[in-house]
Amino acid sequence: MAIAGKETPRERYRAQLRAEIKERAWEQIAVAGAPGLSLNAIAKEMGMSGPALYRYFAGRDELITELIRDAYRGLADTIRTAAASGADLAGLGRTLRTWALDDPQRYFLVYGTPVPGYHAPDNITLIASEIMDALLDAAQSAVGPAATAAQDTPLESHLAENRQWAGAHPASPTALRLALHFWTRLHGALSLELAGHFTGMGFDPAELYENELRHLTQ
Amino acid sequence: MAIAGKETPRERYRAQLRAEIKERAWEQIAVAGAPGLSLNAIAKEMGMSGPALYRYFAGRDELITELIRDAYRGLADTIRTAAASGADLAGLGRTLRTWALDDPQRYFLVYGTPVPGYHAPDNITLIASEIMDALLDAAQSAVGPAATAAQDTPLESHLAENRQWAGAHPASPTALRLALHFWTRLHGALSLELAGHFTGMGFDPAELYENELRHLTQ
DNA sequence: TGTACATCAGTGAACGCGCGTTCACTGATGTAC
DNA sequence: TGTACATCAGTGAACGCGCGTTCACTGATGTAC
Repeated sequence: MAIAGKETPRERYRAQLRAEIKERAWEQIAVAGAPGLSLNAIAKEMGMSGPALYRYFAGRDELITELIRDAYRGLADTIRTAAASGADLAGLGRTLRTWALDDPQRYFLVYGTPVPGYHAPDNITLIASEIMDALLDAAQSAVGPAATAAQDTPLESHLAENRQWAGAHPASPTALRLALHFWTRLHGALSLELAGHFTGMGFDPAELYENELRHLTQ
Repeated sequence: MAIAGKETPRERYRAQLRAEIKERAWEQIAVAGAPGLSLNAIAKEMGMSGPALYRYFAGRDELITELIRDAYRGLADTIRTAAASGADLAGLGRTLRTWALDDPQRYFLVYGTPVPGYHAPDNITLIASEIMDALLDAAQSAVGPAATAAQDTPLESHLAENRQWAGAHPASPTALRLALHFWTRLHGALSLELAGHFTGMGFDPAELYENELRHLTQ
């Protein structure tokens, strides 16, 4: 039996192979998108037979679910690391864009077109709220503690009364609105850019993005 | 031979069947997304054999391309009709949301995750610029002819110098920025809503959307 | 240290499936004289 | 109006493919005495 905290060689080997399978999976997704992911093709690329992969994943669905979870996890870590080293809201925005451009299909696996049937497992919801927490922190810092009371816009009063998604975070209504705008506006600019809808239009997507970052905090 | 402008019964029948095939295709896409679209399954649902469909479409790719084109065409017509009956920029925004909610998968076929290999044919670009034209008209109306000269923000001066995408449209830099924001911000809010990322968060997506509409023209 | 056993990685054959697509053919519908 | 021909819709069989997944099995690696 393995001593707690120490990996046996077999466990290390297992972990390595699981990691390699995922890497190949990402390569496939980059080429043909998530629908083009195939266990048999991964096995062939690794010089193994198809059924061998069933030692490492229960099936295609489990693999794809884990890829999504890893992508989410990676984004959350990236955001939190940036926040921990002092990035403000605009800084987090740039971090997000860098992460997205680094692997567009990974971004789309998280925020892209959903497969009608598929429902994400619970732990993904947890990671999502982790990200949201970091955004709320940064949003609150941007707003400052001063304007906590004033709720001028209709959206802010609506959010003040419907703040389940913020959990226990003590963000002011303005901060709630800012975090939401961060998410939706940056996703809008980013996903259209990544999907290629701006190509041939002649302007620089980075300029648009920076403009959104600037106007978040106004 | 058919007399120009008059359809023979056979031509009418052909057109009808093509339309029915597309309808069934949309039903399938609604159930399993675009990757789940299958010619054989459509044929079976229509009580025909698979190869029969090849009388009407050269293959799966042609069908899917035509669906995308139809979706784009429909959106452009919807937007233009709304504009023609006097809708302002916010009105066009609401029209867009209604159209998207009416069939989320149709929206995603146009603006969703791209398949890495696929490239849209030229006529789609034409439709896209038709939509952009309507947006620029509405944006210019919202801005008014007054502030045509002033370019205060960095984004506006960038757009003033990179306006290929506006074609010959005489929109002011501010109008260019407005049209772009319309597109990216509304797409951001809308696509996250349609993808289900707001479910369980507790706030009303319509409130967020209306807020964006309000702040477009500020 | 050496032997006996358990664990586990990976193979190869097989199943059943649905896919897109081609091809030769039948039968109905329309056209021309 | 009636006959001869051309057009075209749809069928059924077939091809080749790749998919996910199962199963019984081999051979190597680790474990216990």
